[in-house]
Amino acid sequence: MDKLLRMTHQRELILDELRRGKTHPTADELYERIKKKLPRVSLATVYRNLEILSAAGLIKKLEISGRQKRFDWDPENHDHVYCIQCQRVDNITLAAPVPQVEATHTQGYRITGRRVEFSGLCPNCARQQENHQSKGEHSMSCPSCSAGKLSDNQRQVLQALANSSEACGSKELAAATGLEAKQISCQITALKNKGYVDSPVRCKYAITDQGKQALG
Amino acid sequence: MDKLLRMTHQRELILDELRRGKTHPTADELYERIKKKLPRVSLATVYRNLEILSAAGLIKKLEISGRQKRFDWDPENHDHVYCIQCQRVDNITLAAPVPQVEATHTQGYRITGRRVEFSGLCPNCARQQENHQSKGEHSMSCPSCSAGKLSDNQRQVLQALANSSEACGSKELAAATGLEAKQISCQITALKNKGYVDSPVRCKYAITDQGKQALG
DNA sequence: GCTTGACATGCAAATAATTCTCAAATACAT
DNA sequence: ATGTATTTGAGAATTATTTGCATGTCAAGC
Repeated sequence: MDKLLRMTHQRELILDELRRGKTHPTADELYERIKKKLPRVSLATVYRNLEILSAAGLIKKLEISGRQKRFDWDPENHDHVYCIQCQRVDNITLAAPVPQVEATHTQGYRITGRRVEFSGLCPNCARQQENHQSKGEHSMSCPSCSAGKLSDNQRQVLQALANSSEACGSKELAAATGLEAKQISCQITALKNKGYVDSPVRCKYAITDQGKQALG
Repeated sequence: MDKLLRMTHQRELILDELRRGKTHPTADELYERIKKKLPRVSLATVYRNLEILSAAGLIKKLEISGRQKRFDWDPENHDHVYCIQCQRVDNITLAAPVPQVEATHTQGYRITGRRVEFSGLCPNCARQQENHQSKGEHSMSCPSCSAGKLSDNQRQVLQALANSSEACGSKELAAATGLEAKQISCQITALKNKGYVDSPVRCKYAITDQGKQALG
């Protein structure tokens, strides 16, 4: 019934690139790599072919933990670990096979598949986290700690604080920025979370060194 | 450190609705249910609160099989089955616990979590599939078989086939529809997949009864 | 009793990942 | 070589989820 799989240039490249890498890349990581050899490929083609190849059993699609799908050059059944920080995926071997489900508890399901995943910190991320804690660093370079950029309103408030030599209350800030009073406290909260503002005295706010840097 | 969780009306409703149901609903299923009691809630609020409640350990977020997240009223650690057809999720009990990973094969990961999922057909879908095969039905009511609606071009081609008393080749179809010859084969393929067209003789196509119905 | 700060909410718009549509290009069997 | 079927590229569309912002609520402090 089924015809032989037609081997197009792009299909071949995708399969080849996946097998060569021996990692568990996402569709777009693979797309970036393929593009170097074949600049006109479309991301859709990569998705389509990964789908087709995994339907044909030549590779395996990994649907791990609600994030991006990843693809495995090895279609044999085996289990995986993934890093909760950087999402990297690796193979893992169990000491013994996973037991069958108890027949009385399958709820009438006709079971056809099984997946076991472990999660944790990969060596790199584990090391990084240790350094982090011991030095008490919270730098911009840590993706999980710096929430990133300022909104327009936040920038305005932060600028106003930078201009003032001492800590301000929210009324002064409202006057200085022209924003509504209610608005101010939201922005302050956000800025505090980012570490750009602190409150030396109750109800008074000041810009931090980090905040000054962020204003650039 | 951590403050007590503030119990707002909507938060309470969400938790309550989840616990009452004893199913494993998605955020938007829950949203639909909540809306009946509190018509002005926002979907974002439901998402936000599910996130907060699961961070607080009162419920559990399930990230199964690359699809929509589902939420579990029971935060205790237990495993799940899901239906590959209707995506329904149920609890499942293993005959014995999953073995630890072999220390030499953790690849240096510091493992903190484990997830076991089974997949298969739920009782409803299994029954449906049996009927389906034995009666040879491929009706519109089966979500996995009917890909749905016609594009404009497909409708045109299908109409042309309906007008002809016998099977046509693609040149005739091109002439009848005014579409380019190259276009025809694409449309035919799509129509065949949907079961609206078949090919009694190589390179000749005819409309099926289903196809006639689809034209309406 | 009024103000403030922390936290929540509704709404709209943004984002991320993936899938679909259609015309044009390719591959393959003949 | 030719005709048909399959595949591609480009971009639009979809789906699931998250974010920004204005506004609202509530308890604690003056």
